[in-house]
Amino acid sequence: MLVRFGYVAMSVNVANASPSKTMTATQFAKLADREAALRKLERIAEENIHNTLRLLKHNRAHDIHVFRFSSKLIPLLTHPATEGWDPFPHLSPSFTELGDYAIKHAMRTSFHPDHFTVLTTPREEVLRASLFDLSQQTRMLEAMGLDDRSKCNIHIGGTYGDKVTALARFRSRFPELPSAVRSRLTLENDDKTYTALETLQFAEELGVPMVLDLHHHQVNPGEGEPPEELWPRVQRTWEGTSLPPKIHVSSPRSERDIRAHADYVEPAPLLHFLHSIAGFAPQLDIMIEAKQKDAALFKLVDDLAREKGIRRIDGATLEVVRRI
DNA sequence: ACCTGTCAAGTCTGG
DNA sequence: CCAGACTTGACAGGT
Repeated sequence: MLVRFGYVAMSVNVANASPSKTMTATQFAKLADREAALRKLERIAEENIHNTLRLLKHNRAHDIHVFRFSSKLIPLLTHPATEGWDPFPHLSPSFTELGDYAIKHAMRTSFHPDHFTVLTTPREEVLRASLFDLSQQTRMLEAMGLDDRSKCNIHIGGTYGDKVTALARFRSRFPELPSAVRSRLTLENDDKTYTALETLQFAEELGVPMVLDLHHHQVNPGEGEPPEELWPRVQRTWEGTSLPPKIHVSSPRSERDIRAHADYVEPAPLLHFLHSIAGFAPQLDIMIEAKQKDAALFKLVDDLAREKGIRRIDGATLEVVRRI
């Protein structure tokens, strides 16, 4: 089984390369000249996109083929204060350059909208904002020229005291989504509300791929089945996408603070999981969610490469040798 | 140069 | 009905 590793949005190794620079809404409102303020937002966005390209070049130099874009590439993009603003014409060349690079080097990229994107919400205005958020993230991927193998990964959302009704709302909204949004959606189990099994069942029902988060499953295990037991079904949700299945890994920051992400990733639980599923999956992509970002990636790959049954292919790719 | 409180957004809990 | 926690990188305003 070939395993590729990726990380989220920013690097601790590349200096001054934030892809999430912003302007607060308060500052935006203070500027008397709205047009000038919007031009300033566009300049910040351009810088964020440029820094993201620098990160992709860093990734290429280190064999990293999996990457999640910052969801804050364009500051205040979906804020009410900027209503009517369309930054895309201005940003089009930058987005194209970024997307071209990702395509040329066969990088798997994605977005992960913030937890304010909730398709289970009973509130009309929250739903509207969520749909707008998804459409804008989709639009960014389109501006980069990336096809629907670049996904927008979200959680199912809240329960509002009634999971069945909440899921019913999501279910009824799903067919109404623009197909460009729908075809990029993936669902991830969360750390409090929807367990891996519940997310899997719902993903199967909707026919969308599921991203299995091992850390979330550890802190929100539901019936408590080991992740490898769910794996054959999770993997099946990726059939027909021409993408390897993707999982998220991270480790608890501490015993007291079990949900928060630690600086680095403990190799042992992941190693166990990888050996358990190596017979099922020819390929797997792993998104590392750790405070130390790409430094955590390099450390984890190094740690795993020392283990029995693991062979290093390059700086960010391992082969898990199937044990017979 | 460095420090600290604050920041657009939602949901849940508890008062 | 409202306040606070959750979580997070970066701003804003200060020294």
